[in-house]
Amino acid sequence: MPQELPKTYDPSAIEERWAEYWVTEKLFSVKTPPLDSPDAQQPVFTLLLPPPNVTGVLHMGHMLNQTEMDIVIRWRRMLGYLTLWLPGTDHAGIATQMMVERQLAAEGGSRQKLGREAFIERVWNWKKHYSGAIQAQMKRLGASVDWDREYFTMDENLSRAVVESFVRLHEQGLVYRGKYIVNWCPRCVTAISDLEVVHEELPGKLYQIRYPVAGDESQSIIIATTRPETMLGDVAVAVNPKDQRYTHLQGKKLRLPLMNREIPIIADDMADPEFGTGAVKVTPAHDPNDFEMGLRHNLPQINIMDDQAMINENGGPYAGHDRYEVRERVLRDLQDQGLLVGTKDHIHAVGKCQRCKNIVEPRLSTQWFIKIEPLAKRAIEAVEKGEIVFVPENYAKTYFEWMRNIHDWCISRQLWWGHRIPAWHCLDCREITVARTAPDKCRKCGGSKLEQDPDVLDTWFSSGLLPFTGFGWPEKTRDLDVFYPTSLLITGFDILFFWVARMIMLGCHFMEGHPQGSVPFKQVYIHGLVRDAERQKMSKTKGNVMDPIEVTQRYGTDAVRFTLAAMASPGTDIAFSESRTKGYRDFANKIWNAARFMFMNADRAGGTKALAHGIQGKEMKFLENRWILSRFITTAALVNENLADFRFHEAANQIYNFFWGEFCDWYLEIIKPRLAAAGETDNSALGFLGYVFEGALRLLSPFMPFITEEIWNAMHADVPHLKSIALARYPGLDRRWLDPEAEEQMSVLQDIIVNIRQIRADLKIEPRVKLRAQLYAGVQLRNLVDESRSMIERLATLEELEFAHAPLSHTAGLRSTPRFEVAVIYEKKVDAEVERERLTKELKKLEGQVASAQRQLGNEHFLGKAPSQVVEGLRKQAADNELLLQKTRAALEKLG
RNA sequence: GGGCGCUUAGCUCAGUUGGUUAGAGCGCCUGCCUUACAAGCAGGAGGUCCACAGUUCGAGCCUGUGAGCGCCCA
Repeated sequence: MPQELPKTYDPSAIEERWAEYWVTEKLFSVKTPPLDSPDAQQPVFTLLLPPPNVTGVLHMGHMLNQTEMDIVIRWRRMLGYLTLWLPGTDHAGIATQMMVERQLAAEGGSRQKLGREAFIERVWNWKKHYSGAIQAQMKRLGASVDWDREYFTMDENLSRAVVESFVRLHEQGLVYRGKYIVNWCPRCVTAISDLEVVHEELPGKLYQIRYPVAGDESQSIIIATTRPETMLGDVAVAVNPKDQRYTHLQGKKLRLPLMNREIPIIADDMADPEFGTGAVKVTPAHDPNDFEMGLRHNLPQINIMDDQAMINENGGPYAGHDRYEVRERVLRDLQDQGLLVGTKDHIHAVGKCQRCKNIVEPRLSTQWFIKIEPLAKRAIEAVEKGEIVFVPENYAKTYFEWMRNIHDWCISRQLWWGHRIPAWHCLDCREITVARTAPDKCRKCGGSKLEQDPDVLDTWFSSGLLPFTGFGWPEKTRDLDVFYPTSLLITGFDILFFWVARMIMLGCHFMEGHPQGSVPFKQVYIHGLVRDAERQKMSKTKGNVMDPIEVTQRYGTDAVRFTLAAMASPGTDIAFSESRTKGYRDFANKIWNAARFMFMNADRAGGTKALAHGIQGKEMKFLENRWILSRFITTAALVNENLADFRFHEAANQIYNFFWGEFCDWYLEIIKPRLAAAGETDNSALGFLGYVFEGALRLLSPFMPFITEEIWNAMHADVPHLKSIALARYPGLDRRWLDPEAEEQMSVLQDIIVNIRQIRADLKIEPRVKLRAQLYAGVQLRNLVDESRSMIERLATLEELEFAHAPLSHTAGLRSTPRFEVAVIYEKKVDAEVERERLTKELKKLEGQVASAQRQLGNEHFLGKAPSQVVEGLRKQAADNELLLQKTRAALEKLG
């Protein structure tokens, strides 16, 4: 069957077709091998997709993440591993709820008006829409995941596992409930964890307020605060016990302005004599440090705000107003009473809600926590002992730093969308029963009026369990035996603590005793951020976000994937530039046209079957064949090494240089005459070409799965073949084909050709004009040139290449190298000035090099200490350069 | 305040353990519509590797100091 590929590569025409084919053929679905099956012996490679949030569609960061994972998993699959890439999406409690609330607000509604059940229904609809969109995008990107195993974090089985793990942690005393200061977002009306607060340095004010001594208003203490409104909840003023300024006041009471309440002066080390006046107000219900101090001194906790940061009845006259409005009023009132002593500009860190950017309020409230220390201890050990390896390894430091300074994790959220906490409150005796299923009576008083805790769990709690719940935990499944621990996690550093650290803690805890180890993954590869071409972070507000699907439609998925891979150097962010993508689209086009060229020749010489004939012995007598095979195998070996180290950019560049710079630029050009001469009776050249081309396609396939699939299938149209190139074997180091001698010989021939081309360009000789050239070289090289004469003549556009028997002495059009001299015979007058300039420049360079080499070679220490290999290399180079130097000088003299 | 990282060609970036003449893509210049490819071919220009000091026979790479930029944590 003739293969007629369109002249220009059009990715849209092929990509959608293959994307669909891979899914419908279930090429990447994995059946868990039963215990005694032969497949159970296969090495296993498992990846867990960091589940995208169902808050929206995928962005470039997701595409980078998935491209890297897909390259790795396709590579492993082709290496013969039993590979499983588990896909899924995350319900992203707070974020998704916020999106739907916004939607409701736009319609003039609210979740309160809708009620809990109807609201959740509404979020499910949102989820269906976006998880579908994400799925469609992933398919379009060619992610070779197992769609049959796709999960959603709120699926029934996963939800059951979440309940199970919560109950177990509770039983083990690792989950507790209590009243503490938490970070509270008044917009989301929920507690959030330390990690969900982003600190921002903002210019603010430091207010100095006078608190008079009760009963003796001639004396007072001045305190400083950035949040004056919280004074409504003050219960004390603290000074450092060693602070002499206040010794005489210790034990006395102050009159709290505005509230006219008496509060004690307490001595506590927390008060820093260096900061402000050395006296600090104490507000236990609204500040974590004050909370601790309050406990130490047995102080009351006065909560002055409601859940939306409005001042409550404890704020006296200020009740019913917003915190910032009250701040202004408090300041005004203090001013009126002459108690506002000073106002200073002050830069301070303000905590904002990661999701909605509202200013977070530290607030006293009752929440569920995980006692984190025992989990963290084991998680630290797992990395210390090398059970888990970070790449780049530096991230281990960051990980340790965080893990060693960890605080208990607040896991309850006052949200509606998420896994509801499996705890039931008795309305009679207030006892709380934590259970796997709803109890029918209170375990303490036996009462039957029970209500489930209204709160849901932090989203990261459920996603932290995925490495094992994704395989059926808490059941003892065959999947867990085979696929746990996962082999590798590829993710961004932004969720190192949120997700990676928590998976490690929870995995080590719940999977303790697992035969293959308890850790959830053995390696973590952390990639950078995708920024725009100007290195700016992509953000909606800046308007520089790039839609992966849109770029993909313009340049093709393969080109975008290759761009990401080629720029993905470990530890560096990617400045995504479209010009690069355009360049890799051109690369795809190059491959496309090389394929067209191959098919064109095949059609003429008996069809594509010839391409599958493999290597026939007589082909190995051609230097270019031995050379290209050796280059191919060397490239393949390097690509494998680089992929093992996550050096995607190196791997991609290796392939690019081989395919374009060696295979297309040289190999195809060299074999053109033999291909033209090929016919049905002798198509061994085609067979060889097909062999190399097919191997190169396999090498490239993980990076550019679409175009390689298209061409590979076209090549095999007339022979039995696998369902996909993705199931073929990945090329590796095959030492049989390594041929250093052929590489060396080809490199001299290339050098001769390039030198002649340079002369032609220097002399501005018409490209089409065939010249005569002379070569002066040793006998070995002459023999080599004799065998490859026609190739040189064709690629350098020569009429004839003849040997000279003495060194060449042309005034122009001469090039010298350590191995040969070459010159063209050219009648036209040459521009002596230009030639002199070139030679002078050359001379200067050589003089510098010779001088530096002589300096080194004259140094006894160098000769004594440097490895002989280096010394010898330098000697040879020095000798070569000296010879060239003489020649260049001579040539210059001749020019006059 | 604590920790981490970056600075290499006009731009965006590679450069794994110190070793002979520091690379790529894009951009730029010159010439070519050479029957696979103008999304192409051939040739070319362009770098005191942030600064200074040190270690070493030898430093883009190691050490120290400084400058500029960025990130994370509190």
